[in-house]
Amino acid sequence: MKEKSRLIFHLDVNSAYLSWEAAYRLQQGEKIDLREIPSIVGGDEASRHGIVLAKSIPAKKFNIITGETLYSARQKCPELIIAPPRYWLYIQCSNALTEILQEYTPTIQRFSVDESFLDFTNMDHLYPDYIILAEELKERIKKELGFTVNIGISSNKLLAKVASDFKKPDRIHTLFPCELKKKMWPLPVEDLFMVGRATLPKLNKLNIFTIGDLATYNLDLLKHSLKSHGNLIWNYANGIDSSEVRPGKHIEMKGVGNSTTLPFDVCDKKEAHLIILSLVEMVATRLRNSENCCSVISISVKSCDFIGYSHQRKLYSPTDSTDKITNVAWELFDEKWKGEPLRHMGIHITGLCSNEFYQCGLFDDTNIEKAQAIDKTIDEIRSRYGSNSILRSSFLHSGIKSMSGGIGEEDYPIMTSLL
DNA sequence: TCTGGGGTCCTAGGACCC
DNA sequence: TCTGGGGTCCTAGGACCC
Repeated sequence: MKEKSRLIFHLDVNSAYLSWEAAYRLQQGEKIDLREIPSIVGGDEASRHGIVLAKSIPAKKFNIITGETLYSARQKCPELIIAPPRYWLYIQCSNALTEILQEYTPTIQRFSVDESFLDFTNMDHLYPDYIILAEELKERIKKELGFTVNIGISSNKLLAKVASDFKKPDRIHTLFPCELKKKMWPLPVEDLFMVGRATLPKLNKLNIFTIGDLATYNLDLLKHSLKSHGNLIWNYANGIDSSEVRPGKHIEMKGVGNSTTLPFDVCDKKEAHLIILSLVEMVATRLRNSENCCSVISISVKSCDFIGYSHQRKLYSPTDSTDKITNVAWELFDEKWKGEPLRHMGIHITGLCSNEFYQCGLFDDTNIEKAQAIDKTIDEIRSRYGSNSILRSSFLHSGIKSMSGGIGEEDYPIMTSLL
């Protein structure tokens, strides 16, 4: 049986955070469009979050790259305009975009806050010309929401994604298998999805410099040096990808984590425990919102000299209790920490499973039930009145936020998982 | 005034079991 | 009385993405 050819769009917001910031400022009456001058969205240096989160196209001309320090970005371009991030705005923009997309097809996969895959397979009766469809989408977004997007079109997700990364902004590109050799093979191999900074030097050592070099390389030799990752990127270089566009509700969550870079080095165990508690408050709330329990708890730290390590433990029975997770996290921390000053701390929970067995009271333990009732009540108060509406007394006068990670700075109802 | 935070997947080594 | 081997689970770390 012949495989039916699919029609996939990949839609990518151009310089998302910066575009959204620019559109918002124009709407607020500001005269300057950040997109037209060297500008970036960047974190707060005083609290040690000073990196570039997004850049304008003029800023890119100064070789400013996402992730570099603001200090270094300013050196490259002294007149650079730096805008602080407004995460609530970006989530609103992302949601507004998704609402428009949903009018066109139900098969949408939000790949990140600013990227989506859309499946238009077998919809030619509605949209006989996919270029006209893409034009309509692009123009509607520009007119109604005030920002531009790139749309990549192909018969699978990988090629659609590569296509959307071609010339920017405000463009539509196709990359069908028949166009591979002409449009994709001449590109540098690091432009391929899943070829990152560790893989690039390994490929270069094998004399692979373009995507075409990779596509035509001997697969067995490649697998020998790069294991299964070699297989993956070789397929990608040849345009092979059969993954489905999966709408959000069909994707199960694998883990939940929050971490934070602290405004000052932490050297005191009590303080460290309080930060762990504030992270667990966020992680555990998100866990309960997802109606899951976890069976693995992991802490991670990074010292002020940027050396980090992690420590994890599997539990005998899954839990969603803030108290229980906190106690295990404290134990894990105490087992590993040698007293070095810490700049970063994080909590991750994995081994998720449905909480339904706990909810129906299979385990008739009054302590567990009581703890669950408390967690549930606190969750409800916070979702109604904001995350700071109720907090543990240990945080009073501590100078440490009662919940950290996630959306963070502003005080507004907790956002459940983005996707 | 240095260097974020949210994820997923894979691998390697050791423990343990048969 | 001289070093099996297959399998699973657990942990730590690293790769990649946005």
